[in-house]
Amino acid sequence: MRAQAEGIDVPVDSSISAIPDAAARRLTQYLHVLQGLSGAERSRLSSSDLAEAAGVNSAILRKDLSHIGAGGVRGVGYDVSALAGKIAMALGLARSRNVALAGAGSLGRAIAEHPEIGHRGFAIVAVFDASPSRAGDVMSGSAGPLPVRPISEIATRCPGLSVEIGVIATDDAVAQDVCDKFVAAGIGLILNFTGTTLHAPDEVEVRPVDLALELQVLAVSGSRHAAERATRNAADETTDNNATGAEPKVSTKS
Amino acid sequence: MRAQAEGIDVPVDSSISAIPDAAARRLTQYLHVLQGLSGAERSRLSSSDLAEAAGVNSAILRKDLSHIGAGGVRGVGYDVSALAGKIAMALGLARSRNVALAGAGSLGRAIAEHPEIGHRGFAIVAVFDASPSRAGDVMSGSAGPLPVRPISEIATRCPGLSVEIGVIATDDAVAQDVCDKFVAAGIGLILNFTGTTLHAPDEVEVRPVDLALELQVLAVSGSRHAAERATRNAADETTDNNATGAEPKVSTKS
DNA sequence: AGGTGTGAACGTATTCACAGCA
DNA sequence: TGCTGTGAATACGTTCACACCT
Repeated sequence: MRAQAEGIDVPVDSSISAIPDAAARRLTQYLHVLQGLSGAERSRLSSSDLAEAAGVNSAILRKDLSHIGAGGVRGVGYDVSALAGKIAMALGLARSRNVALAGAGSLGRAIAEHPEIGHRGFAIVAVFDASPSRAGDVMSGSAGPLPVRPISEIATRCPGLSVEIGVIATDDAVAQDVCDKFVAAGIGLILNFTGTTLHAPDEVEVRPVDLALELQVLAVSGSRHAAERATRNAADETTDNNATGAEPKVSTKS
Repeated sequence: MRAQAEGIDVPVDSSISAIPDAAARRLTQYLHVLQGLSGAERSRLSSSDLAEAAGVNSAILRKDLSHIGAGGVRGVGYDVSALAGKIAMALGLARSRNVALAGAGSLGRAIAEHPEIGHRGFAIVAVFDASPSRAGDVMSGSAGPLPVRPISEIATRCPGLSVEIGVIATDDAVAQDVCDKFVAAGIGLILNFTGTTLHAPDEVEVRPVDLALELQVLAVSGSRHAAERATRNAADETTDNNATGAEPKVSTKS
């Protein structure tokens, strides 16, 4: 099963399909920033303002907004609430989506209690766990308390709950098993927080989010910076005692 | 790929920075897959095998491995343990890095208890939290029990612990404050799990990992697939529209 | 003026195809 | 023979610059 060997473009005429992936990622961020601003008095803002707030280049922001019908007014800018609505519409986030969560450990609990998830159009409607000791526990999700069920009940409960997204936050060992059960239950979108590389049919989209991997990537980026200044052993102290962040780049050595 | 703010950085003479960013991300994944395989009997494997396991194209895998001195044997493949060592070496993951964690809530606890983090060269050596009620709690990290300290102690404790990476898993409201304190303490690598866009000096690398955002991106990608079969959304495909108070659906939640 | 929208230039990442070696 | 390593070709994403609207 070749994961992404399908190079031929599939003609999907939906307006959503026009958004180039990377832009969609930023659009969700713009939306989040806009929602934070909608309470403020600013009812309009320019692309540069929004770009500043989101931490991106203003040019790419306008390009991103152009993919959706951004309705910006030339010489003025964008209306905050209207733009937020447009983005949410274009991204298909206008309606709420039901989510099933697998894994009632600390990670699963963190996801269920995550303050943003419930406010961005997602509702966790079921929690499953492989451990019998956890079955029967009640987790406090954003949409109310949720009983923890054994994962064997994924097949029976998910279809009735109109679950669209499955989140896997279990131990690595059972991740593939849970994935298979989600797929069997008709779930087409899976968010995988485990370190396991999941295998699923082509029509199922699996998105990995490995927390440890993010740490590693960060560490690698740091090594790159460290390598710039000195090719020596980078295993040393960082014990500078500059109270303020003056911290000049150490370019001496050698 | 600076986080935010363009800046006039004249970065790197690129004498060493051979690894092209995106490749580094995949290399960490290859490393993880290899570590999972090193227990198995397979002592060698080909690029296509590894590509299959990691879910990527074999061509790009070989390209990635070529960036480091991947010592593969033509006609045979790669030696599992040797390759894992090479990747870890090239990525600078050979040594352990000390991590400070801010946020002792459910998300912080999930990170501290994450099984992979302790096994991939990271040691959480300090935990901070803004809430006084949590100060004094003890969290079970991968490197032993850890007392939760108030965030005001970041400045005093981090330097003595050789902390290289700061992880922010607090509430959004205090994220920037914690970030500032980490920066002041000389930490140059920050992993941000909050939804806040953090601002930090250029020499500090801030990597955002927003869990809710990952869910949204997944939902958007899913809309693309779902557009083929038309679930029940009935999204209009007319790209036109006037922005005259068209009823913004996004509500500013509580 | 002030700021959006967008074609064109640019840089980066991925894929292809094949040379070279065990 | 088979698989690695890598230059060339291609696709993609970002930045630039400016036309165009208010």
